[in-house]
Amino acid sequence: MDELVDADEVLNARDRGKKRHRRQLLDATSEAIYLYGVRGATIDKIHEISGLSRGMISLHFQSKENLLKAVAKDLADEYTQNWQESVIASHEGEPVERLNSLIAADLSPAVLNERNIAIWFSFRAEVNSHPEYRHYVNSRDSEFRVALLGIFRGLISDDPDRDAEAKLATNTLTALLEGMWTDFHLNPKNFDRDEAQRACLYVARSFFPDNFEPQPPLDIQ
Amino acid sequence: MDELVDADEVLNARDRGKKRHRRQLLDATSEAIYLYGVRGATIDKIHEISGLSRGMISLHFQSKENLLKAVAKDLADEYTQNWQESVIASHEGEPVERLNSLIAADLSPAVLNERNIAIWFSFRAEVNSHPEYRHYVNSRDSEFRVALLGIFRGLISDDPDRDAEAKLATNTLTALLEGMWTDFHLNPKNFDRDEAQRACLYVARSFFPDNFEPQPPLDIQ
DNA sequence: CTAAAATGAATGACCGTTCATTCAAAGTCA
DNA sequence: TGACTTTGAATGAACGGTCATTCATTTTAG
Repeated sequence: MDELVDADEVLNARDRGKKRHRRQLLDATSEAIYLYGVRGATIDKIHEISGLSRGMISLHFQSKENLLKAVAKDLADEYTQNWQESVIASHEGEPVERLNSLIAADLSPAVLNERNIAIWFSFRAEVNSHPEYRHYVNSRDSEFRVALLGIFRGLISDDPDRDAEAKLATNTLTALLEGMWTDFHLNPKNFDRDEAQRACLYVARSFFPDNFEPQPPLDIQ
Repeated sequence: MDELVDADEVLNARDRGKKRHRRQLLDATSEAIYLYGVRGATIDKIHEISGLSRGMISLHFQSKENLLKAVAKDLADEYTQNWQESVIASHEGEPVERLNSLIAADLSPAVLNERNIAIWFSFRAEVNSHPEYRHYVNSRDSEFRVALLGIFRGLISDDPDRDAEAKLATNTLTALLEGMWTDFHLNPKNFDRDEAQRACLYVARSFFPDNFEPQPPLDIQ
């Protein structure tokens, strides 16, 4: 995750403290963005939430802009790690099982929670004025898409004549998942993870009706 | 649209000027948010873009926060007007035609353009810290959803036993459209409106395969 | 003892808001 | 209609507060 310091055990007390403070700053900044918006996430607020001195931000990140960029990277890394773990866990399974697992990862509270989503939206809001954020928050750039496409190609047994279908299904499902995130962000109390999961799987199935096991009827409560 | 002044012709020169300046401030603020983010959309920048004096913001909106709120309302009103016009234009048609028209409205450049979407995202980013924005940017609160549900209920001939299906389809299609907006925001250059429209219609169809005309094969370029 | 980490008061830039002043249009009356 | 008064829109310099950053000093681990 962190290129500079990989393993805690090789670090002395001083470096462990430094690493811990770095993390505290990242977490406090996330919290400040969640609570007060990017506009309200001032050095003073971060200092207040973290309990660390005001000067420590410059010490660790040189500037506040650098800190914000590090928060974006941290968020993106956390997201990637989450879905990749699900890919590893299900990599022996059938495409349908892997698909189910990947969608579940994307809707999991580990990544889809109020604080994280507020921060995604904060950075996404500024991709035009701060191009350096774009790469971290762009689902098209994400390897997630590639993983999804791989599953769909598996569903059609890599038939090159149907590759366009796999790509369209990938685009559609990515968009649907993005929309679920938006719905969660705006209506966290009403959001139903299970319904979202079922809807995504249902849509994925509808693209490849012959390649799934016989389609069960829409399971509605 | 504006509760205070309805028709230009009843206004004198002074009030027309006032109305024009109000609009200039809203537009300049949108532009500033698009170019510099909410953080960078300062009074100075708005003054610079609009060519109007710094003091005019307080004069028209009392405070900058009020101005931002007015921009959010303006955006929401513009959005609502756009899809409602499409509903009026197609209200005599079959459900499928109305659905097609409603989706097209949601993907139309009139609302789905880089500046507008950047502003949607900016306000959505702050719904936790600025609850007053939520109502304007929440698709669940929107009458759009109600219109969509009405169309789906038409597709199932208002069969009460299938109402849950209509609701699920409404939620799914709303999410899909939200996701299309996100994709457009992050990748405006690669975004394909026609593909998005086809994907949405395809998903809608897949919920009610028997209620559409015989399903054509996925039309892929 | 040395060197790096941590501190936080000081600094200057920039923020939104205020308000005394200017200016032009609307209203009034002969 | 033309001269004068009233009204309120518009201005922008000035103000106090807040921002991110700096750096001389203190603390602490090696």
